[in-house]
Amino acid sequence: MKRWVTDLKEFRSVIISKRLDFVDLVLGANSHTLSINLISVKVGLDSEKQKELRQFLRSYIPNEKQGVIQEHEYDDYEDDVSSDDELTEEEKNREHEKVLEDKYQHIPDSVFKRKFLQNIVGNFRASKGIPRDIPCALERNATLDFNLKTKLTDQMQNSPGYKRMMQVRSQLPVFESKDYILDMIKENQVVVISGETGSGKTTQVAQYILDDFILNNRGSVCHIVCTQPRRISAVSVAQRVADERGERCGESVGYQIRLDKQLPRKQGSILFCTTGILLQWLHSDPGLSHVTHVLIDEIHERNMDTDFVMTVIREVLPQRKDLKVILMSATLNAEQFADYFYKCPIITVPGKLYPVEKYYLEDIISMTGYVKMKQRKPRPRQDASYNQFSDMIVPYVLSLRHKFGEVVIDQLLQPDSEALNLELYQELIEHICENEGPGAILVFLPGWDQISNLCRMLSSSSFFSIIGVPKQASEDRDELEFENDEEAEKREIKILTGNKDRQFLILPLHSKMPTVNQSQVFDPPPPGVRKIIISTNIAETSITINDVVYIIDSGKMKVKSYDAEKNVSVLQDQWVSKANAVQRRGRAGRVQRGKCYHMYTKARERLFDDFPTPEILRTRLEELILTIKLLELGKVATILNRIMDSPNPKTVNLSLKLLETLRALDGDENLTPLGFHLAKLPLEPHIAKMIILGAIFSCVDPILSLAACLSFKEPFFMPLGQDKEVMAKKIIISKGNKSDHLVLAEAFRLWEEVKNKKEARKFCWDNFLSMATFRDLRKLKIEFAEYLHEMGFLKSKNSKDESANTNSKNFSVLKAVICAGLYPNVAIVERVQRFTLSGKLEVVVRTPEDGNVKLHRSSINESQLSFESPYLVYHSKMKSSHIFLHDATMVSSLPLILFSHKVYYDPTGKVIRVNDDIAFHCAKDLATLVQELRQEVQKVLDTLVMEPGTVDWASNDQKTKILRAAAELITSEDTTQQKTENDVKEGAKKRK
DNA sequence: GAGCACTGC
Repeated sequence: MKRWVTDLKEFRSVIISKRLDFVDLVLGANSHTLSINLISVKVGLDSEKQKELRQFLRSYIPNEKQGVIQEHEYDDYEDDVSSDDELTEEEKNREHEKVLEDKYQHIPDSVFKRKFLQNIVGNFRASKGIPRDIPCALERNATLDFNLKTKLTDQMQNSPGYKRMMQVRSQLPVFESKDYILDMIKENQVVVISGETGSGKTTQVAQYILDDFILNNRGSVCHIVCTQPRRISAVSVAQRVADERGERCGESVGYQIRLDKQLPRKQGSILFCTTGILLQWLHSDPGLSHVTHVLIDEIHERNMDTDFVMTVIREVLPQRKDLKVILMSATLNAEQFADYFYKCPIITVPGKLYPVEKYYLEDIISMTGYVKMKQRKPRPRQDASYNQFSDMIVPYVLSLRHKFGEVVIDQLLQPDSEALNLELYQELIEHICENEGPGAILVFLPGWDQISNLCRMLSSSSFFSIIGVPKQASEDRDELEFENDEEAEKREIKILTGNKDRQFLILPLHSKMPTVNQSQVFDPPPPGVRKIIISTNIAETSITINDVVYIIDSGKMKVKSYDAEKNVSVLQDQWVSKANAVQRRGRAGRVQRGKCYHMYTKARERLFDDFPTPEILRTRLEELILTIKLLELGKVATILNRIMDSPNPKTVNLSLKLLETLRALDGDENLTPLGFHLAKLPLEPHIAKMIILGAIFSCVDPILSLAACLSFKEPFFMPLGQDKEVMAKKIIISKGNKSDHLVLAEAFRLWEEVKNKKEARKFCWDNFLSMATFRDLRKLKIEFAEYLHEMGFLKSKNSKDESANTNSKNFSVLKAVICAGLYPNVAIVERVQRFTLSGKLEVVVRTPEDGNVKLHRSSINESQLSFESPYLVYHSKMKSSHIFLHDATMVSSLPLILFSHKVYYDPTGKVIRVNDDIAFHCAKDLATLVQELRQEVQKVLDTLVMEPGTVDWASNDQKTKILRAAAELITSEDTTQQKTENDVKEGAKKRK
């Protein structure tokens, strides 16, 4: 990249706009050219002037960056600005860059401004396809090479433990391909390794590479990063590999996941991390310069992270010719990934599992002799799913006539034969218990409903009857000394039995149930007791239960997708993919032979997709777009088109539009200063905005509590069949605020008050809260506070610092900040109506975009009798059987007026309008005043975002005065605070 | 009139 500048002033502006994090100053031998980061400048200055220039450069670069200035003579720096065209293009670029810079001319110079400008100019340049050459940062170190080799060869020859491990390792199927794999990696920049569970690829391949480097005296120039989609696998694989090498994590093997790391040495090592961590590194090291090999595992899962990392890495490859990439996938469709990397080679390794016998619905109906009670025949629906049944399933069933009796065929021919029928599950479980050997049974069902129903059915069946509670305790229970056994029993999972010789432990497993962390699930049951685990997809990958021998696979799972036409998220049951079915089957046969019962016909399985729909096609894209912008990858559409499966352009446009509405992007897709902040925070943009406002409005701690809950998970458990009790506790914690968000913030505050005391456990137990979740959430809060501190919005890293919490006890201000973050997610309460039959009350709510929606049962507002203000802001809206708002906070008018995206006065109706659906009666004079206040507040917020700083709530400067005035008005206007004692009681009564 | 898949920074 060359450009010619002769005048010192212009030279200065060129430099200011450049990425000064990596300054590479090249002084041409003829003393006429200077090159800064590949931009050559023909200075035509004498040596004295050049010296001046260099001094200027140094003075401009922030102190901490001085170390990276490299200044060297370049003896053959030719003028290769060849054609006039290129020059013009460059000039055009320069002009455009200047436009970008001028736009923010009014902001005073600061580190933030420079970084921000650097980013948007970089984005612009990337969209022009301007490459950067990135060298590997690892330097050869002969001493280290020698030491590594000595240690390894010594271990190989002398350590009995290592030899024993080697014996085990050499039994893995991948071992036979070791040399071939190493050769292929040497010859190719990208290789796909495909193999099923048990092949050993995840634990072995990285070690083969490292050992090969070490044995060739090149250990110091090898640093392998292996990404895993889940935290648990990153840590457990690292520990396993360290074990195999006779070490602990932190030497040649380490891991890094969010909030936890055990890093290995920088050279001659393997790091296992989550894919998200690798993405974070790309922010500061876009060429992964400290890495020599990237292994991306489980790419067949098609997570957004792995898909996106593959895209970015494919862009990086031409700039990092020495970087090796190894993609690891399940066998089906490995070609798809190889094709994506320009037809790179595929190495296939076999898997190793104990055999798992497969049964399908036809076998199961036959073996159980199950006959469904004849109901009124449902009228066959003439839809796609029915057509599929009659076209594909019926012919298959008819072909089975020679094999199965008429009764079985008749069952299978009913159009709803493959519908989820829990009676059949019960029959099958009883059949297994009566006819098969010992071993745990794992049942995969799509969701809460089916799990709780099956548990209830089994509990009330005569085959299983309750005898008592198990001895093992839950993680939370463990820490609790029980005073009241009856209370304990109510929440525990029951052991069930038919007679004294046969006992059963029935365990529901769902991320929101308290069983997830229980040792009961993982440990072998007491002798004579059979475990029956009834689970969601969580047991497919995240939770591994070793003693499972029997799998019952419904073939269904809940899938969240995004309907771009209706602009709403959808959660619905779907048939699983072939890959899911294989994975579920593989959950048996880990330690011994197993059996898998698929509750669908064999013909149905042939209709399954090979893989789940890639996440990127099922989700909104705001966060991804911000990441693309932060990574300076250029135009969003261009990059998204290069992803293996490009998202729907309509989704892209809706996401871009929302980001513009949030004022995170300008009309040209450039990040705004606010967008730049939001992109750096590991949060959805709405919540990221909320925590920045929390800092500015001095109520950071409760807002961080809320942000952690919304972005990770709520600390409330949902024990089976106790939703009413949970709701009663939530309503007490809400203190009369009609806000699920304040319930979360308050629950957190209450826990933090007692967390180091003895009563913490009792507090959690009494309120259906999880200590384990709280501990994770607290780490998240600490991380958020560190980000805010680093960005300049907090004086201290401590979110509890008094100066950042002046308004933390002011619910009105909290709700206003929540409103500001969640806007434009506003719903309007129309009325509370009574159902004539049951007498139950229902809140009728609508949103401008969707029409009527419902409040979800888990919201405390679903049971409210009246609303002082008709406006509810919400975070999550999802369509299942209806469109549900899962959480909601009632807000009064002023927060909406102050923090919505625009307001205007409508003189005909004498209302101040936020949009077509939200308006407040208001005399003109008052409206003018309110609008002025809004303008002032927005101006303060804009300034604070562009020049990040903390607000001293006690000071008397202009900015603070305006914020304080706003907070005072918000508080006095919030009449909703005054009610409530009665409402609370009535609400609780209604629940009962 | 009738319920809440799962990851991750």
